[in-house]
Order: sequence, then C-alpha cells, then structure tokens
Amino acid sequence: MGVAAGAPGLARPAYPTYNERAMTSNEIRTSFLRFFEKNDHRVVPSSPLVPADDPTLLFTNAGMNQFKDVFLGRERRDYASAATSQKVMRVSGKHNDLDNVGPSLRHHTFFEMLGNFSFGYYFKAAAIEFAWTLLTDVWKMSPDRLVVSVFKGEHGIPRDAEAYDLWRKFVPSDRILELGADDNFWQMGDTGPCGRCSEIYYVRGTGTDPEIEIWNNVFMEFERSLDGTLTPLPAPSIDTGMGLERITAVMQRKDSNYDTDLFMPLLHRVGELAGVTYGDDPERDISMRVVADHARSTTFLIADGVIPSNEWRGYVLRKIMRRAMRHGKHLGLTGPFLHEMVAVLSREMGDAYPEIRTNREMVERTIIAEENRFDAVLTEGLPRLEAEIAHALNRPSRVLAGAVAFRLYDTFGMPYDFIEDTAATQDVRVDRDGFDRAMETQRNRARKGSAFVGGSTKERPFVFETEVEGDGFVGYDATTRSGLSITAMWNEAREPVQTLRTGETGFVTLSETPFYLEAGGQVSDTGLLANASGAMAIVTGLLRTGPGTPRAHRLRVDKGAIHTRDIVTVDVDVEQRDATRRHHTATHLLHAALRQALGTHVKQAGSLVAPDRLRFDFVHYQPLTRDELDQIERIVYEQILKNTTVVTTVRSTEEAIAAGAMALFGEKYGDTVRVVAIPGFSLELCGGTHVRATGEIGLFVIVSESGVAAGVRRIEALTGMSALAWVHQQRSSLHRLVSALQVSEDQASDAIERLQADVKRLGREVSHLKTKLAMAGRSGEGGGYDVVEAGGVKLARARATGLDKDALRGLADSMKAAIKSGVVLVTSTGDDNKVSIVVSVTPDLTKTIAAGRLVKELAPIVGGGGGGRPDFAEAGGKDPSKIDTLHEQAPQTLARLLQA
RNA sequence: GGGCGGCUAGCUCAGUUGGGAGAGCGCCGCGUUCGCAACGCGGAGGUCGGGAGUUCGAGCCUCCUGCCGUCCA
Repeated sequence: MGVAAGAPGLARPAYPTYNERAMTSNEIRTSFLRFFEKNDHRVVPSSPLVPADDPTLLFTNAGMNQFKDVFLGRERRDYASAATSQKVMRVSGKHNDLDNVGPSLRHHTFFEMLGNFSFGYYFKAAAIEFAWTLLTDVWKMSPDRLVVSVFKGEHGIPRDAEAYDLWRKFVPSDRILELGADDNFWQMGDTGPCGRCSEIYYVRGTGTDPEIEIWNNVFMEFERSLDGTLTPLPAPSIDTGMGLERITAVMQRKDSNYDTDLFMPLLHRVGELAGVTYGDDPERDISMRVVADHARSTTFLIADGVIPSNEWRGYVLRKIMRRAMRHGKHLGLTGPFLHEMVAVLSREMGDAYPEIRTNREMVERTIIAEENRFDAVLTEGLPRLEAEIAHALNRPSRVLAGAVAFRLYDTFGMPYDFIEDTAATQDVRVDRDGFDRAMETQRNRARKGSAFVGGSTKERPFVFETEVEGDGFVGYDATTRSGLSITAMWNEAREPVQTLRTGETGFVTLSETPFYLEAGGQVSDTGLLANASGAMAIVTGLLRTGPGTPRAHRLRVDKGAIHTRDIVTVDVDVEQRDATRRHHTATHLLHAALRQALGTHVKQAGSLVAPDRLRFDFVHYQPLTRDELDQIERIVYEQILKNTTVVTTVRSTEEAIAAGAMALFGEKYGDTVRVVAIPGFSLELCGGTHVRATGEIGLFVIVSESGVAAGVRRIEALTGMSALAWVHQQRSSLHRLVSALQVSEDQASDAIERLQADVKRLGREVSHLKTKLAMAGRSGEGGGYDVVEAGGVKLARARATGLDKDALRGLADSMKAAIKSGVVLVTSTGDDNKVSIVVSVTPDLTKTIAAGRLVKELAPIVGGGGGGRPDFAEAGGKDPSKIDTLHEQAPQTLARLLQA
C-alpha cells in the first residue's frame, strides 16, 4: 500500500521538532506549509477575504474557495497539488453566530485555515499518510491521543472501506469511528463535486472539549447531478482543512484558543489599555475576547479593502467593529482604542500576512474614523433614548416598549445592550420579546425584497459543441487581423447556430482576436468583422464565455450572411481604442499622483476606463480641496509633458508584487501578470491597453470630485479630445456670461455681486412704494380705504393693485392701527388675473368675529377659497370682475356673522 | 435590494388642523468701559436639499429624486 500511483513519494527528512518547548503559532503555520512543500505541493498565498469572482459569497469561508474552479475543472493551474494558510471569515452561518464569540472559548469570526489540496493528483492513501506523518512524525503528537473517523455508509452511499483500511495501517480499529453523513460526507452545494471524508480528533481528556476535531480530509470523488445520483469523478481530488487556532491550542496544551500566542498579545494589550487583567473576572474576560477576536477580523478585512458602510460586506464589518467598541466600553475604555490593536497584529502576524503591515496606516485611520462615528451616533441618540426612558418611568410597569426600543435601534443605531444598560440605571426594563418581534418583521420584509431571492437572473451559458482552447487575445499588438476563422456561433438566445443573416444579432468566437474584453475597469472594444464574400457585421461588445475559453463577440450583421468556419477579417475601432488607451494610462498617472499628493493610504477602490472619460474611486477620508485637485492635475501633467515611454512586461505574480507593483483589492491574478510601468513614477499590475508614451494623452482635466461611501472618494477626469471638448464648453459658457454682463472676464463675479445687491435693494424699494401708493389712495374717492359700519363694528375696506402678500399684510396692519378696533378687508389684483384677499381683525374683536370665518364666506364670490387664524386670514380667487360685488356684500356678510 | 430617520441663517437646532420663517451661538455697527469680558440697542445673513403635483395659498400634504445617518438582506 502506501502512496497512490503517480503521487509524489513521501519525503521524510529530519524536520526540526519542538517537543521540548511548544511550537509558536507562526512555527506551526510555517512547518505545515514547509511539510507539504517538501512533499511536492505548491505553497499558494492566501486569497483575499473578499472573494474575487463570487459576488454572492459574503467572505471567503473555506480554504478551498480559491480552488473552486480548479476542482470543477473550469480552471487549470500549473501545479497539481497545493498547500495554503487561508484567511477565513465566518459570521453568518448557523454554526458561527456572531453572538457566540466572547462567551465561547473556541469561536472566532476570523481564523486561519491550513489546508492541502490535490487536483486529481494523489488521493486517499497519500492524504491519510501525509496527515498522519505531519501530526505524529513532524509535530510529535502521541499516536494514542489521536482518533479518526470514516464514513459508515448512509443514504445509499456505501461505507468508506478504503479509508478504513488505509487508517488501519496507523491506528488500531478501536480508534476508528464510523460516522454518518452529517459528520463524514461533504458537498459544495446541492449539485457538483462531493465525497466522503475522514476527520482526525485529538483526545485531551480534560477541559470543556475532552476530544476535539482538528483536521478534516475530504475525498472528492463523486459528482452529484440534479436528480441526486452520484457519478464517480474521473480525477478524484483532496481538500483538507485544519483550523490554526485550534491546532495551536492543542500543541500549546491550552483548553482555550484564546490562551494561545495567537490571542494573548491582543488580550494583553486590551488589558493594558483598560487597566484590567485577563482571567481576573469572567464577565470582563468575555469582553476582552470579543475585542481580541473582532480586532483580528477588523484588521484583516480592512487590509483586504473592505470599508465600514451600511451595506453588504461593509455592513458586516461595521457590525463587528461596533460590537468590539461596545465591549471596550464595558471594560471602561471611553475613547477610541480599537485601532491600537493593529500594531499588535502587524507585529505578530505581519510576516505571514504582509498586507496588514503595508496597509497599517490605512487600517488604523479607517478604524479611528469609525470609532468617532459610532461615538457621534450614540451622543446624538442619547437625548431621544432618555426621553423614552422618562416616558416609561411614568408608566406603572416601568417597561420600555419593544417597538420603541427597536425604533431606537433600527433608525438611530443604538445597540440593544446600550439601550438596556442605560434604561437599567433608572430602573426601567426593556421588553425584549417585543424587540425581537419587531426585528423579525423587519427581517422578513428585507428578505422578501432581497435581490437574491426567487428567480435567479443567471444568463444562459455559452455551450461549445467542439473542443476549443485558449482565449487567443492578440490585441496588445494589433487592432486588425485577417485570416481568422469563426470557431463557434450562437444566436441571441445563445443557441448554437451555423449562420447569422442580415439584420440578425448573435455571438461568435474567433481563432484569435484583437478585441479587448471589459476587465480592470476598461470597457470592451467595438469594431467590424467581414468575410471573403462581402458580408459585414458590427462588433458591438464582448462577453466572457468561461475560464479558459475564447471570448464571444456580440455581432449585428449588416450585410450578407456569415457562417461558422468562415475566414474573416476584423478591425477594432481604432479611434475609440486610442481614446480608451489615453484614459487608461491617465488613470495610472492619476493613481500615482494621488498617492504622491495625499499619502500612500490612497488605494484604488474601483475604476471605469471608457473612450470618453475615466472614473477613479479611491480610499481617502475627506473631500479634496481645490488646491489638492490643482496639485494633482499638475503632477499628472508633468508626467504627460515628460513623454515617458510606457513599459509593459509579463512577469510572475510573485516577482511583480515583490518589485512593488500595486495590486488591486479583490482582483484575481493568475500566475503570470502584465506589469505596466511608467518608469520613475508608476508601477501597476494591469491587463489593459495603454499609450506608447505619456505624451499621447494630451490634455488631462479633473472635472469632478465627490464622495461614494464613507472613506471613498471619486474623481472623474477627461483626456485627449474629450478634455478639449470640455474646455471648449467651459469657455463658451464663460463667454456667454461675460457677454451678457458686458464686463471683462476678471470683473464678472464682481458684476454679479453688484447686480444681486441692486436687485435686492430695488425689490425692497418697490414693495415699499407699492404699499405707500395703496395707502395714499390713488384708487378714487376719499383715500385708499373707506370705513363703514356693519353689525356694530367698523369695517375698513381697501382695494389695491399688484401688491404682494407682504405688502397686503402691511397695509392691513396700518389700517387696523388707524381704526383701532374693527375688521379690515383688503383685496388686490395682480398681473396673473388672480385676486388676493386679506381679512384682519383687531385683537379686541377676535373672540366675537374670527377673520377666518369671514374670509371663507367672501372668497367664493370671486371663485376661490381660503382661511386662516382668528386675527388674520388670507384667501385667493380667480375672478377679478367680481371684486366690486365682494366689497359691496362684505358689510352684510359681516353683520350676518356677528348676529349668529 | 427592502425599511426607518434627517436635510430650515456661518454653526446647533425649533417650527401641526396648510395662512406673517424663528431661537441660541457666531458675525458687523453703535452704546456702556481706561480696556476686556459681560451687558444694552440696532443690523446683515434663508432657492426651508432638488423637481413635479394638490391648493386661492406648501417649510408643513402627495409623488419622484439627491445626499447624510441607521437597521435588515
């Protein structure tokens, strides 16, 4: 027996052992990787916590995530087996509720998963031998402390006799457990690769977990189809996972993961800041563990480009951070403290994960900003909370309603325990059940409205009927190509076809192609395709068909018909490609200029490179000032004027990153990458197309700067002809302004200020004069108004023209002052052919006759309505010809109302 | 993606059956004082986030929309 056919021979060199003293976590990690490296595995760096190509997966949650496509046969790597220590987050699954972290001694939001993988290379025999050798030979674990399990057979899947027999080589039969599907059968999803697995347990015999699972080896050997049947995979594979935190606790003989050197430095630092000691008080220990755990997730998430926000990944991060801050408060930490943990992590784990060292400043600033924001939220919500508590105090039950508490939580962001704690200080209880019920309805509503529920919007995949290989992109060197053949063709519904005729749209793949496919923010090319018999089609876009298969060209046939296997000539729209290249190189210049002007915390957070513009999102904490924008433009422009030759090389990813090339968050890179250098200024990994020398960019202008999310700014800029068009447009609008103002350019703003001041002054003067005019009684007999007797009170009537509301009001006020006691009626007509009516009553009569009642009676006469307060009411109407009638009827109406 | 809350003077914010846009702080001027603080008097400063609608009339009601905050997915 022994190693499977074709598998590597098992090397057994003399490894350094650490049985005299316990290995450190760093040593455990390293020796795991070295062991597999010596045994023909490629050590692959951890992929980021943000999955590169799976928008539905919140965070990387297993060591095998980055190899998923390899297992499925959709992607090829140049190695057949690998070993990793993978950064992993588990926050949402049933088995790892966030709330467990703290009380539990072995739950974590962030942890490291050690794993070895075989992609159809070795199988069970080698995997089991590797595992056993590492544990007992290299790590010197006592064999009588180890127990293993194999699948016992269930649901029609046979018992794993092979694994049992392989284990028997090392372990007596009473140490081999046979368990069911829950423990020893693994699957990725309802369909796809799956297999039986074998777990290894360590028997401590004491503590909360007398025996503890330390390593799971999955034997991927079947593919489950939709109807549930299992067919054997042609190349069975291996996927294993061992939690570093747990194995470290075992190796360091600790009952709690938190007692290992992975957490003690953090717990020590928290204790130092809060003036407490871990282990002194069980309640405080919980809080300290929360801070230690959450500091790890926070640091690693931010270093991988996640930023606290109110949605999706950013929201989970914020939730974790705020939970840590609350527990910090429980420990008596009043000010910002969480960012202090970054230094500890950078020191302890920076060797294994350099990204937390290089991004340290950015991570710290992001955390401080969030700590301050959270503080502001609590401070702002506090008065509201206190009002509700005071309200609850008036009730005999002294209970704060659950719905009220939920509102404080939901709308104002007050954590539940904060509400409860604050209420408790005044002896008020919170209705937890009511709170939970409100939360549940909120959940249901959100789930119903979620985009990921119900009919998936998945597009039909492109199916190749014949074997095709490689993507065949030649667009870096060429924009036109002839003698290419059409290798596959689909109609609009993505069904394979042989012919596309005039007017039809569809997709084709080519033996080679100069067309760029949207990636790295750069948009796809467009262009033309023609065959020998004169048929013509427009290439309107490009689509990815799958990993390792040619890109699909979306076509619209304009003339003739094209067929599969036609020999064709293609032309990329060069003007558009050139404009795009200018914007792409300019984006690199902008990125470097931002880092130079603002600091190295600036990191790209997304970009768009189109023929007509570029958009660049980046991490920064405040809006850019005009001066900063000017400076950035100047730096970019200096580089353009230098006309530096752009150098593109293809290198191994490792080498490129070692040379200091900027790699982007969340991007997936193969083993070799293109490196785009503007020597002396910028170095980036980039698959896009660029200008030959920076001078080709021509003009560069920043046209806007705005915020996208907290901590992320966006700059939009133009180059080449787009920039020129923008300048022309700016100049022409300035020109229109200047010619309208009839002043020189440099006096324009002064002129506008003067005009504004004049308008304001004149407006005042006009309204003043209008009132004066109305009062002076231009309107005929006996002055501006007359006074009649109605029902025992004085009624003053006035008619005016073109008075606005303020003037009418002023007029009414002066009339009231003149008659001392009584009712005032003022009407006015304006240019719009509408009537305004104001009725006002002196204070002594408001009890007797309300202004609002009178105006309601009068307004219908001129076809309107109105109302108001007892002392003052307004109304409007649409029929100026009835104003006389209104004035005539007013005394009778008033008298009638006074009688009633 | 689905909710909730906010956006009113330079700042912090009031503003309910829809009917005079306000307070405090800050700013300017005058007074008081040897001077300052304090105080007194006067003043400037508003597209009430934007747009549409309802209405005689909208800061307030309805719809759309932007930004900020917050919860859930």
